Amino acid sequence: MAKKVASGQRLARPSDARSLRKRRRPGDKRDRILDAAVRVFATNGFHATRVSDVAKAAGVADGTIYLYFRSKEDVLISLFEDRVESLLAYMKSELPKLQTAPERLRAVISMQLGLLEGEREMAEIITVIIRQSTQLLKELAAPKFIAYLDAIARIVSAGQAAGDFRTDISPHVAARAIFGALDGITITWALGSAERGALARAATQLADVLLRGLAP
Amino acid sequence: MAKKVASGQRLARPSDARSLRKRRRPGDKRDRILDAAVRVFATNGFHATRVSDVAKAAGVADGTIYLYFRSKEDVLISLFEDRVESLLAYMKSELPKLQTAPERLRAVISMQLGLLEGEREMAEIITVIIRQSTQLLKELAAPKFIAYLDAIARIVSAGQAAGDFRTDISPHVAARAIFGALDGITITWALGSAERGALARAATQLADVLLRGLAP
Amino acid sequence: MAKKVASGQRLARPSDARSLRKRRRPGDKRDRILDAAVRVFATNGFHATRVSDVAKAAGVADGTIYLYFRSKEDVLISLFEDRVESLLAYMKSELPKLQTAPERLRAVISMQLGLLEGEREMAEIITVIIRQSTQLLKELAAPKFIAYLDAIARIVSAGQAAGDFRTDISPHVAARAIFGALDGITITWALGSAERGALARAATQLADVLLRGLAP
Amino acid sequence: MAKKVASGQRLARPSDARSLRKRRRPGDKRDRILDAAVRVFATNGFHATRVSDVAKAAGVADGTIYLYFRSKEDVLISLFEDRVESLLAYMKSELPKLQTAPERLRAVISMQLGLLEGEREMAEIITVIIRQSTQLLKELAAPKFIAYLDAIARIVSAGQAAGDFRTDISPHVAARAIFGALDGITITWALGSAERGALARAATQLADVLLRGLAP
DNA sequence: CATGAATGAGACTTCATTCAT
DNA sequence: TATGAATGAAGTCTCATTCAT
Repeated sequence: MAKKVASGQRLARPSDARSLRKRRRPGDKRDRILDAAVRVFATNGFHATRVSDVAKAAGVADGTIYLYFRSKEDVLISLFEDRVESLLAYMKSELPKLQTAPERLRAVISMQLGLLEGEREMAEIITVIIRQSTQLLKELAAPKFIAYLDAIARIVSAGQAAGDFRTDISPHVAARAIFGALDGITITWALGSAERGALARAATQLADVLLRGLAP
Repeated sequence: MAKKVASGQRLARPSDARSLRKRRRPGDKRDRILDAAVRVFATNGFHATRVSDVAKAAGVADGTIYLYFRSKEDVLISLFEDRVESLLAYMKSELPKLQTAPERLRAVISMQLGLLEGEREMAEIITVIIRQSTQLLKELAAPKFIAYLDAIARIVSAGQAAGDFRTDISPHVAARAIFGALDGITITWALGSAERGALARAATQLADVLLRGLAP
Repeated sequence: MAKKVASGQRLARPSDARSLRKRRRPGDKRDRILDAAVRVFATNGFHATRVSDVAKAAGVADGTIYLYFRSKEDVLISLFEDRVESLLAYMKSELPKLQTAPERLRAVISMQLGLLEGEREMAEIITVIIRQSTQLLKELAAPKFIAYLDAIARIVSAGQAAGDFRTDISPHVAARAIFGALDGITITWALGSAERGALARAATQLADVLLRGLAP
Repeated sequence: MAKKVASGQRLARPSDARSLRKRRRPGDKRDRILDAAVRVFATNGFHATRVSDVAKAAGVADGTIYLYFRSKEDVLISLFEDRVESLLAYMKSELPKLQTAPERLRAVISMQLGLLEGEREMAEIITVIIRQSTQLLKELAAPKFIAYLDAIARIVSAGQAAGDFRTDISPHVAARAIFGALDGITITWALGSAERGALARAATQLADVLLRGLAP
């Protein structure tokens, strides 16, 4: 038996050094698996997806997945961490270039919807994950999510200090409402009813409503 | 998963015919099961919940559940239909009593958050369900959800016609944003970070922002 | 997922109260499984035996095994505990009826070989188990085994005190040698080369050698 | 289990042809692998040991093992054959130097226990292997084992012919009892309860008992 | 109607073995 | 020869569903 679970640290990637060389795709096999996972998880949902579905979509054998991830759930977690991480990184590098809080808020709105428009599947996954209830997921996903909300809350807070936003609104409530509004727009879109480009228009309208609503 | 009987129509509800009889609750077994299901689904998530968990929580035998529902998924669907149905019914009967669109919108906001505050568990389920992705669920849940959004959109639309709301915003976008904002506030609360009563304050603030944002 | 392992205590047996009633065998289903397990484990070895083999041999479905045992290993452990327990019980009730240590030693020899002759398969399992190396098994099996050896050692010790056995031999060494000698005879027999009745003759010869060897 | 190639003959040993070359040990890779295998098999048991564990312990790549052995089981078999072979060879060369059967029997006893004391791990493996039950192993291991027992039986038989041993005991039964007694002492020791040097004392005592028991 | 023991399909995961480098 | 990433067969175990009582 000896289920020697090498628990603790993330799995090492076999041969980090020989990167892109062979067939099919430029990316590493780990990335191929993650890319495939986004697709199938989004299409069928996490629970309805079998590991073998991910493997097939990635063009690898079932067992290969376990060379890069500890479990099916670990694939989902990695997905979440990778993507939200990059969203946060993007915010950290781009937002400071803008001067005022309203400008930044508009940017966040476009960004979140833009991310989703580009990766509708990832969008579904991100918003679903934080509602999935295994304790493990909650523990891992929640902090990232909170970090994202806090980043928005800080923009609101800064705007209030600069006199750009009314001060009778809690920055945290505002942040959640903003995130939720974006998410609400996304989800209906993800459910299938919206045509291409609709998100961009929605983003503008939403920004208009929120900024006017937040004006002092 | 085992033995998915591809049967067809909804089951008749044995409870319809001989209402309240036993002890415990006014409703009959079917209701006991649904009540139990809300609790355990919300606590553990749909997939992590076993039929036997629901049975135990409802105080019935595993097999009994199959006298009232065709499958575990059917329990979830019934739950969703019953509750959203009653929410829609409530909207249909109460909103007309209010005169203006802004008033009605405030009412919807309080109602949605109020529903959630009263039934946090049901709240989690409703928002999670529409993101659970078996095709069956999507097909069944989406229409109800859309109906709810449409009800909100009609309020916005009426408000625009009455000159209470700006007209450069799509009622549908507005509806989705409103729903999402509410949901966004709810979910953080559901994730555990907010104290009791916070939802009420958040509702007021949110209504302020949205109404001012939507003002002509 | 929710692998709710009800760890800790032994599993309850479904409906202890309705014992023997229906088809196939008098014994309980748990016993049917244990009986089948002895056979297939002995024939194929523990690791080479699939749970489904045990199930098939017991005439139950695979899943049924998990209603009575926590795992495949738990079946083996239960087997071991049940049988050695009964051997120890037998010793405790029968040996006191004999007067002298030599008589008792002869009885033990006949008993151990008799048990094996009657249950060749169980014999293989008992002797194999204490050499299998999962920590769990060692921890569970060793104490029972030691208890058995100690029972033999006490006979030797008593014999020395009564002047029936030489005193320059450690009772514990003697016990182990006696057990081993019996086991050695058994194993060759189990390997297939001995005809029926050979064990009885071997028992007599062995007793002769050992008793003379141990004489003062 | 995967991919059991039903191939036929033993592999040639690459090491035969170009003996010691690299660092670490006098023997070549094949021997390094066998040495490593003794250690890990004894520590974790055969089934709980992964080929990669053996590889890691031997300091070679997983695939390398298959250059020297046809399968994991073949490693075990080779181990067994090598070691028992050398034990038999030792008996064949050393025993004839002794004059009487009793002397030889004492030598065998010391030898078997001595072998074990020197290589406790190998001891565990030898005694466990003959009880592991894949048919293949039984077929391969049993003959060697029988050969060893026969060698002991011949000593007894010769002793009977020379008038050193009583003749009412079957030499084969005696051989098995002797082997088993030794094994019984070893196993308790292997289970961890005895201190160093205990085996030597046990050997003397055992020899005393057996020789007196076998005396005419 | 109710029960709950039994069923068995199917999921996740492991790991012996292969083979391109 | 040596490597070790990749493979995929197969096993253990879970749990939705059934059905005899």
